[in-house]
Amino acid sequence: MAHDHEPAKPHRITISTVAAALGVAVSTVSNAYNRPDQLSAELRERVLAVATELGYPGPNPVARSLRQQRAGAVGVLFAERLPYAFRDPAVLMVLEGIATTLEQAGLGLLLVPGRDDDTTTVQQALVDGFIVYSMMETDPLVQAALKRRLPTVLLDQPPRPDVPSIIVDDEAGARMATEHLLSLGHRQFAIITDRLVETNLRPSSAPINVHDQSKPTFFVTQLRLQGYRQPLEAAGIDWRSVPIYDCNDNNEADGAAAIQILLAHNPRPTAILCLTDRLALGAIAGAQQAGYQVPQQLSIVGFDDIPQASQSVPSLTTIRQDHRQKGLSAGQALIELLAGQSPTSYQRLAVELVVRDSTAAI
Amino acid sequence: MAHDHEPAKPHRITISTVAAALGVAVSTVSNAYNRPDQLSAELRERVLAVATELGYPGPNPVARSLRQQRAGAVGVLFAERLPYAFRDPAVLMVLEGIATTLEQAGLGLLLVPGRDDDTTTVQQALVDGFIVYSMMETDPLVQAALKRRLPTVLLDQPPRPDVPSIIVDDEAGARMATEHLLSLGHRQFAIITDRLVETNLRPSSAPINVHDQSKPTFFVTQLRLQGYRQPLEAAGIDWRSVPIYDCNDNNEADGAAAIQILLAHNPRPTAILCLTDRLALGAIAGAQQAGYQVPQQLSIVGFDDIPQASQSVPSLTTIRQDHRQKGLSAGQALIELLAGQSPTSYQRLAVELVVRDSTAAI
DNA sequence: CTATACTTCTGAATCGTTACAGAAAAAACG
DNA sequence: CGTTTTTTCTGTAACGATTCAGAAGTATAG
Repeated sequence: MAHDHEPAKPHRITISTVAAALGVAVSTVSNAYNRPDQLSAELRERVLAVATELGYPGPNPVARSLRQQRAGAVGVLFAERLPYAFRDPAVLMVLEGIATTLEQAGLGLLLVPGRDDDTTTVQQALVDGFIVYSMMETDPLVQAALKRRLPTVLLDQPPRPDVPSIIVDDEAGARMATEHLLSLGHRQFAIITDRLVETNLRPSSAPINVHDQSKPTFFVTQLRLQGYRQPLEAAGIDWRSVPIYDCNDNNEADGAAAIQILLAHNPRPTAILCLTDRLALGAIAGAQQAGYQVPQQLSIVGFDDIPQASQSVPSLTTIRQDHRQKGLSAGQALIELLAGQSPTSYQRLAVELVVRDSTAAI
Repeated sequence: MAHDHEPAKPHRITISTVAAALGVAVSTVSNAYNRPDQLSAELRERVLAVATELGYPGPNPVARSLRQQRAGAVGVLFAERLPYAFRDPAVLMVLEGIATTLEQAGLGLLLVPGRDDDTTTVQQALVDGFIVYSMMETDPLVQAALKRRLPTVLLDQPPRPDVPSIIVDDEAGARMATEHLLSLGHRQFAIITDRLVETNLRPSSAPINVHDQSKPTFFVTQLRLQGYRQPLEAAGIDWRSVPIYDCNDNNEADGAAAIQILLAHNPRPTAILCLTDRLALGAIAGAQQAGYQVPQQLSIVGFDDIPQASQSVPSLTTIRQDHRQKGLSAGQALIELLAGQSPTSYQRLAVELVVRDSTAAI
């Protein structure tokens, strides 16, 4: 045997290769791996020995999954190109929460790539369920995921019947931010958002009026804008007069660029509501660069309370939400769903105003 | 019993349910989904219509995977508990690089959870290949992954024959850091590392001498320590006299704690070599807190050049490596492997000394 | 009108397991 | 020593698709 010429059998080694080599039934080999109590220890060892000798890589997980009707992984759908997920601090905290619960349940976390024209990746993802996180409701990937009819949890998405949703009280948060600024005496507001209008539809880089568009946008964006609007109008400020600058992307550089334009606006705003902390941190930097004092001349409020918010100079007044908890709740809900239980179909997480040094009385 | 009406059979809807409903062959239904050119447009539409009417979720991906012998996803194995991966800036850049290449190839990224005693998650992961990143070589998860005999790429791991490896020239980087400090005239060195000794084996929290252990540790840890040692010995400094503080974890708090102990050491070190930027940033903060001036009284060098390194005060002198490129290369190599090509079996990425403000002449 | 070439559709084999009912062998029992 | 129980092992039917050779039917050509 040792001197045999390698016939280089390109044939695949499966459970039945091993069974044949030993002259036992395939079910015996299967049992050797999965039910040690179903065969004698002696035979089991022989099976395992022959298996390694033949280079058998162990039971094929795909075949096992087919038979057992479970994939052992959960798919996460996310609005952005995959790599972006690893760059945004808020997103990362959410993913961390999701990962924590999944790990405890022994489930893998599959990040599904999304070229939005092509839904095959979603259709073919080997998962037991989905967490759909902050996608445009109209995104074909969302439709594709729902069509799979797998246990699914929506996170930062417009709720749908029959699908558990976890959302944050973004609207209340935005109200709190606005009321805070109003209470400081501000009357001239401006807003920095991102991707209010899809990039390819965007008319120009100038601030746009929110009324000019009712295109699809992100759910949380809608909620936050609505939360800004209400107290402003209650304070007698014309919503249509509030300039809104729509960035291409959620990052500091875009926030810095936005503030330049808004500071040139007449009347010059004294209070800036930013839809995210990253935009707000960029706005602070941009304003300072342009020679403005924050908060003496300009108050800026963010949203999310990412770790960097407390590090900046001045530190950022913002709305705190528990990102990690958001992920934990989503993961938990999905795990319950997978276990055949029915989790609360709608969870709303609270937010909190964190007053720091980027806001001051006018 | 009398009025026991049959509730609609909760029977699963498969391709053959649809075929039966239409009175066509299953292969026809399959073709309707996968080979539109193989049947008339009219029939195809009828198939699809009936399918949605029956609530058919589309071809089962697991069955398809079994037949087609591909999972459409790549597994990433990482040393830490899953959630940690989302917290470490350096790791995130690597993951971003990996995700970028995988997305382009339309592959999913499966984060495999690792309870180290239990390898079933690795054995059962539905993937076409693995990227093994910065794991202890002795970790059973690594063994389990290799046993799968899938295309695999090693990243920051000791190279193995027949498995493409991508590593960073950590040793050279550590040498550069050390030589930089030596050239500034430093003679009293100390080192801050983490997890040199497994947590449960750790004797105490006091600095330990590296000679006292030859336990398994991380590959890059070994390389970096070796890189520190060589120039020190060349400069006539007794390696055994260099205190090494071994933290429980790679984070700022542990770095800050470590520096307190080291500053109490006699003779007091003037130059601190940190195995990571996070430890170094913690060390700077800790030293300042204890009333020491960095770099006037104490020079500190990090490793990795994470984004935060340039933001700290003083900014951190460190060794830069291209984390994103590391991920890109690993992803690329794996994709080539999956395509049946054979990528270069060994890639070593260069590093670079970045001198900032945390180091000065003694 | 026959021969040839397309279209359109079908049937059976295959992917690699696990689950389950039951056969064979061994052990325990009265 | 026959009978029952327990331990081991086996054979086969799912699991849900895709693939591919070829059957029927239809159009094109000669």
